[in-house]
Amino acid sequence: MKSSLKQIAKALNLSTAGVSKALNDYPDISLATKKIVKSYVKKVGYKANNQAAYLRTRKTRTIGVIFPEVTNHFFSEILEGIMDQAQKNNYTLIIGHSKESMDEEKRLVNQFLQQKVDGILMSLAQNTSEFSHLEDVVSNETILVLFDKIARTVNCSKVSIDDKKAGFNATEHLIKKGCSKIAHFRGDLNPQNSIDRYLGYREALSLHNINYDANKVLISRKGSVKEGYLLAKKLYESGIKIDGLFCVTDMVALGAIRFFKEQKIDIPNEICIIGFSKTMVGSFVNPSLTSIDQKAIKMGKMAMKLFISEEKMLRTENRLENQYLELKTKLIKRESTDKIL
Amino acid sequence: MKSSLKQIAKALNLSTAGVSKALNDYPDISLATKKIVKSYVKKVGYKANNQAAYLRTRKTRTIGVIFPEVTNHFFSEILEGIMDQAQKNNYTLIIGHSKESMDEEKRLVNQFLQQKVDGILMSLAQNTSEFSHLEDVVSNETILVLFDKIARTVNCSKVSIDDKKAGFNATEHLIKKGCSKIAHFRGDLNPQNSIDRYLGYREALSLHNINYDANKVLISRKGSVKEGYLLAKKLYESGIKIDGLFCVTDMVALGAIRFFKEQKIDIPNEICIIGFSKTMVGSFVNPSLTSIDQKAIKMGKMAMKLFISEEKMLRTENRLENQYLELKTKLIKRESTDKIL
DNA sequence: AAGATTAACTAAAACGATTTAGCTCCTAAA
DNA sequence: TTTAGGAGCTAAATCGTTTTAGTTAATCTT
Repeated sequence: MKSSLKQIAKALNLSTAGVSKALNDYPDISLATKKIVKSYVKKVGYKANNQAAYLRTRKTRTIGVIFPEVTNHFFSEILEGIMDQAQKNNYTLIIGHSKESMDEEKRLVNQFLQQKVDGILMSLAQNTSEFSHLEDVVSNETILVLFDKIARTVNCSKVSIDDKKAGFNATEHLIKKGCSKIAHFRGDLNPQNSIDRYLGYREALSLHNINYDANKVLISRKGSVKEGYLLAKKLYESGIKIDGLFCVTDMVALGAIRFFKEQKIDIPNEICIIGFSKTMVGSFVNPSLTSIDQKAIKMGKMAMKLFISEEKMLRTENRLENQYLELKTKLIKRESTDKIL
Repeated sequence: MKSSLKQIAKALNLSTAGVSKALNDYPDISLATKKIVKSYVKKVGYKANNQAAYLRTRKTRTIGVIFPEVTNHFFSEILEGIMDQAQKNNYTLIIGHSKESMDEEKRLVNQFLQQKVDGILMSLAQNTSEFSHLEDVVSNETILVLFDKIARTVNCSKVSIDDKKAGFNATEHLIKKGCSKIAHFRGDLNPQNSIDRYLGYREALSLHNINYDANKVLISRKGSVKEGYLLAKKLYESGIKIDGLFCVTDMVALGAIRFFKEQKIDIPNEICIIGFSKTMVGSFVNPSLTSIDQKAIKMGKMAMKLFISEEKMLRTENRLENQYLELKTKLIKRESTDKIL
């Protein structure tokens, strides 16, 4: 039933070495023998034992992927990008979600290192504030690629979007639509994305000579629809008047839209709203939601490509490049900012 | 830099066996020794080598998961359910997507078997019409659990919803809303879900003495928004009048809604529409979409639980149970069927 | 005090592949 | 007829664990 090279070798009157070489197309095995071995192997349904092979090759052709969460269209698309590339390049993907917890993230990293993955691709949890586990990856000679939620200070490859620029563009779009009292529902304080989008927001205001008002900046910790709703409510009830709103995620924007619609506030004519991520639901909501396309599939693809290029670099030149890729974003204009000027 | 039991043993003046036993809490190692070993191991940052361990234990504590696609909220939620249970039970997940191709599905199964996963959890591709690769899993002594898109004839554990009942309930809901000319945009001909939902549709019609009209049943192969739009258009242009529509997925329903809205047809008052899956976008679209909640997270959780129970059964009694779980669905009433009676 | 028991270890084989070094033939050149 | 060279294999070590079957020394029993 279970088959090994040894058994195949015995059946074919060969050595295990011969069988192994035949299957791996070594040049010192005759074509005739290779054919015999391969057809026999197919016939008996032999399945190679990757675990055993690893012991000598030191390669699992396995990559660990860690997401903060997985029921999120943005991360699903990144996963699709990664998976496509992985399957094309004959890599196996191991996956886990940190549920936005640094401890779980650390546990996963450790687990993956014990699985002897060739590399780890990850997006950091919100509250990841300490990076010893990332250093651990590198010091275990495992290639590390951070995507989306990255840590600038860690020495590894990274892919992200230019969040500051994107935040700038989003805000500037509102300004060009004539908004001057622009609120920002930003993300949590730690994550780099959240910081950068906020900085982009401030930069746009500053460039267009609009005074920054800290009261117009509220923090959404989880980036959920519910939070968006509650923040909108809080802002509204505080009496602060706005005519534009830039939200850190589409979900937050959807929550805000829901609240403003309940209050019979006209979007976009009274308040223009822009989200972030270009989720599918944004195109179906009424009014449809202007957003920033983060090119999620491409980000996944690029993360995997970075890994592959680093792996090659390590194999051929025994060094890493630690590249940092910044992907361009795109403003997707829809009804929620389509104000009549 | 890289550490093994052997090196640790040498450093601590123990045998590798002793170190291994200490780490695995064997009773024949003193508490004092265990403490020394564990603290040393932590100090030098030793990472166990799961691959090597497998060679003796024959357990990878790794499970392969195969989805038809992954950028789909339904599957993301199943994944979340699976992942949660996996992480809680200290299993590692390997993941792949078949992209609705049987060949890719077969390739993945084979790859996972070579990785020596303890089990495979999978949802079949649309065009999977032949199951030799599934038999292969079983004959390699690997536990197989099918979820969502299952094959009735394969001898393994399964979780799905009762699609026929769900299709029945969806259709009956329309009937109770006064609809009598009910169309059905069904899924492709092969998948069991698609067949069962269709059968449920017919059963509801029959029970309520409504004549079945084959012209009102159109096939959506991919279940996409675009297809929904085109099918609605086709039906509309064919001149067939309807007052109710049951769609195989929310996406198809969204496409249909989009078309009917363009035609200024009042939903729900002229046509009631019901989808399937309770995707998030359904709650944001206007009118919000009545749907069937498939309990995706629970399905994932149950798939993993089935695996765990089968694994235990195999370990303790050396046999499998091959259970078949059918989860209850729930009708989520929203605006698209909220007709004034 | 001698034998039995127990606590706490170790030795060594085994898992299934890969790979280096070496061994046979056989052929062709000298 | 040697012999050098190459083609096509094999032997055996090795990777890092686990686990069975001891082994040793200390303790207990009578």
